[in-house]
Amino acid sequence: MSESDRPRHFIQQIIDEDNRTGKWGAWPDGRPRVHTRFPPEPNGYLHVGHAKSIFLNYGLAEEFGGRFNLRFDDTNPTKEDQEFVDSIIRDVRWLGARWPGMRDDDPSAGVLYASDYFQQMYDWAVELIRKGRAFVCDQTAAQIREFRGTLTAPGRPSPWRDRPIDESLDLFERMRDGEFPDGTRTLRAKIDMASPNLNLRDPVMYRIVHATHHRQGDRWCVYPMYDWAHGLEDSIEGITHSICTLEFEIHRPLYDWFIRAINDGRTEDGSGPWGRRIHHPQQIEFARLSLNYTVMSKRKLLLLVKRGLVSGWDDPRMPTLSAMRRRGYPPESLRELCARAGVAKFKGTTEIQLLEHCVRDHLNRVAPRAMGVLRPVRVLIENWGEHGPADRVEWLDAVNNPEDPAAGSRRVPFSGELFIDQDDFAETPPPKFWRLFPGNEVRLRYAYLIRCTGVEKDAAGRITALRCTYDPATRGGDAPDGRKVKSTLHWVSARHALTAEVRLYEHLFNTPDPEASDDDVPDAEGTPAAAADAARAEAWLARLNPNSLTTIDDARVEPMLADAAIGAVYQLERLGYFCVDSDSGAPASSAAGDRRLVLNRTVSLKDSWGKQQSKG
RNA sequence: UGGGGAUUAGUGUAACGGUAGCACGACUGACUCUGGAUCAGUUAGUCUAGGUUCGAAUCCUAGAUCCCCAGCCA
Repeated sequence: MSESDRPRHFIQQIIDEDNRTGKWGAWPDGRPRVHTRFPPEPNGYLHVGHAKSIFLNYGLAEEFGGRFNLRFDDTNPTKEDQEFVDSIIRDVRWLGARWPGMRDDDPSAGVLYASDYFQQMYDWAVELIRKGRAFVCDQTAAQIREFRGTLTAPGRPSPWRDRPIDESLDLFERMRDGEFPDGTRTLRAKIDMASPNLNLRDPVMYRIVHATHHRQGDRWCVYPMYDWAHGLEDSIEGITHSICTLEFEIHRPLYDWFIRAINDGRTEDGSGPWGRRIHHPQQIEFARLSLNYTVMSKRKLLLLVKRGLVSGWDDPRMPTLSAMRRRGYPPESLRELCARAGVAKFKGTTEIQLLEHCVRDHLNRVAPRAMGVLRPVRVLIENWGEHGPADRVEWLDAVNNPEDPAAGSRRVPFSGELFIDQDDFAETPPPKFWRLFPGNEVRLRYAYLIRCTGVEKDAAGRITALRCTYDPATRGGDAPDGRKVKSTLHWVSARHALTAEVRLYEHLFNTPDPEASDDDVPDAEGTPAAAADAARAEAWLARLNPNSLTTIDDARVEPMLADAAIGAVYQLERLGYFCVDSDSGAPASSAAGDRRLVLNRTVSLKDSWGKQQSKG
C-alpha cells in the first residue's frame, strides 16, 4: 500500500485541521508549520517501540514539509550516560530520520539537549515563585508522599506552601548553589492538593541532585522534573505537536498548567509585566507499539543482558534496534511495520508475524540469492567421470535475484561431489514428499537433473553419502525431452563450499504474552512470601524459549560469500534470509578459504512443507 | 470506592448518521527451475442492554471489561 492511500490516522487528522485553521502559522516558505520531536532519555538502548515514535514524529514532519528534532531529555544525571546518547543517535540515523543541522561527518551535529535549556528553565521557575505559583518545600520525600493523599482521599497542603515569596526565592537560589544536601528541599508548583488528578497536587518541579551530568558536569545542583521540563523544552524549540504515549495523558493538564502559568502576565506583543508570551505546543498521546513473543520494558531487557540470558543489547534475539540491525532487519521493514500497525489510542499487541512479513517482503525484493546447506549430506555423482574428466568443474549461471532482473547473474561451481541439505532427502519418503529419495529424480537448482541410485552408510547405519546419477543433457536444469520433476533442490560443490557458522533464531519467548498475569505460576510449597513474590515477579523469565538460538557450525555456503560485507543480507534459496554477522572476519577475497563466516538467520522463508509436517 | 483513557473478524486498523472495508494470520486452489515469490478464493467482527432515527459501529442512557495515575523516574 502506498503512503498516500493509507487511511489517515487521528494525529494526521488533527494536523489537517490545524493546518486548515492556520493554528500554528506558517514557515517562511508558506507551508503551515508542523514541528515534531523525538525526546528520548539517554538511559538505555532504543527498541522497536521507540521506532514507532520516531517514524511517527519524523514521518509527520516529512509529510507536511515540517521539521523534526532529535532532542535528549537529559534531566536526570543519575541515570543517564554518554554511551546511551551515542547509541540512540546511531539508531535514529539508521532508521533514516533527518533533522535540521544533520551532517554525515559528525553524527551528533544538530542534536538537541534539554540540558542546554536549564538556565532558561531556572529563570522561568524563579518567575513562577515571584508570581506566587511555586514555593520551596522543606518536606522529606516521605512527608510529601504522606501529604499527597491517596487516589480517593484528598491531600493536605505542605506547611511551607505559604512561606513568603522572598524566602522561597532565597532558598531556591541556595538550592541551585549547592548549599543543601540531596532530598532536603524541593521546588513545588502551587496547584491544588485536593485535585482528583494526583499530578496536580503541588507537583515537584526541582529536586536537589549533587551528581555529575554527562554534559553539564557539576554546573547544576538542582534538576528539573519531567512535567516541568518537558513542555518548556517543546516550547523553546517551537514544537507544534508534542506526541507522547498514553500514560502521559493524565499529565497533560500539568503540561498545559505550567505553560499557562508562565504566560500569565505575558502578552503577544511583550507589553505585559512579564514580557512576551511563550509558545504553547499541543500534547497528543498515542498507544505505543507492543509485539507478542517478546518484552519491551527497559528494565526487563536490562535483566536479560545482566543475567547473560542473551549475549548483549545487540543479541539478535532482542527487540532493540541495535539487535535488529545486527540480525539483518532492514530499517525500511521496520518503517513498514509501524505504518501497518497504525496509530491509535487503543493499546493492542501487534503480532510478530506482521514484522516478519514486512522483513520478508522487503528482503525478497532486494536480497541477492545464494545457495548454502545447513546440515550437509554428501552427494556423489557416479557418472560424472563418464562424461568428461572426473575431477572437472563446471561453472553454471545462477540468477542473483529473480525479483530484480537488474541484479544480474553469477557463476557457481558444480562438480562430482556435492552437498545437499538433510531435509531434502528421505530414505523412505513420507506421503507428498517430492524431494530426493532412492529412485526419484529431482533438479539441482541451475544445474542438472539427478536421480538417486543408492545410499552409503557407516557401520552404525548412518548415511554417509547419497549415490546419484546426473543427466548430462539437462545442463542448466531443463530436460530436452520435456520431462518434469516435482522438486528443485539447493546444493553446493563440496570442494568449493565455504564452511560457515549459522545462528538460527526463534522467538525469544515461547508464549505470546510473556508478561501475562502470573496467576498460573505455582508457588513452591513452603516458600516464604517474599521469596514467592520475587519468584512471581520474574515468572516471565521462565517463559524464555530455550530454543531461541541454535548454532550450526558446519554449514556450507557457495564461495561467493567469502566477499560478503558485514551486515549484508542474502537469501539462501529455499531456506531464508541470512545476514553476515559482525563476529565474522573481514571480507578477504585473497584469503577466501580462511575467512571466518558467521551468518544470522534474519527470518526463514515461508515453508508450507515444514508447516504441513509439524502439523503431523 | 477518586480521576484519566480505551473497547470493530484470531491480531492490528478503517468507516466521522447511509452497502462494516483493508492488512497480517489461518485455510483452499492455480502457477512455478526456491514446497519461495505471485495470483485467485474461503474463513471470521461492531463489549452488553435499552433509547433516538426512515436508517446507529457512529448520537443518548445505563452497565461490563481492560489500561494508566499515589517517584524528589521519564
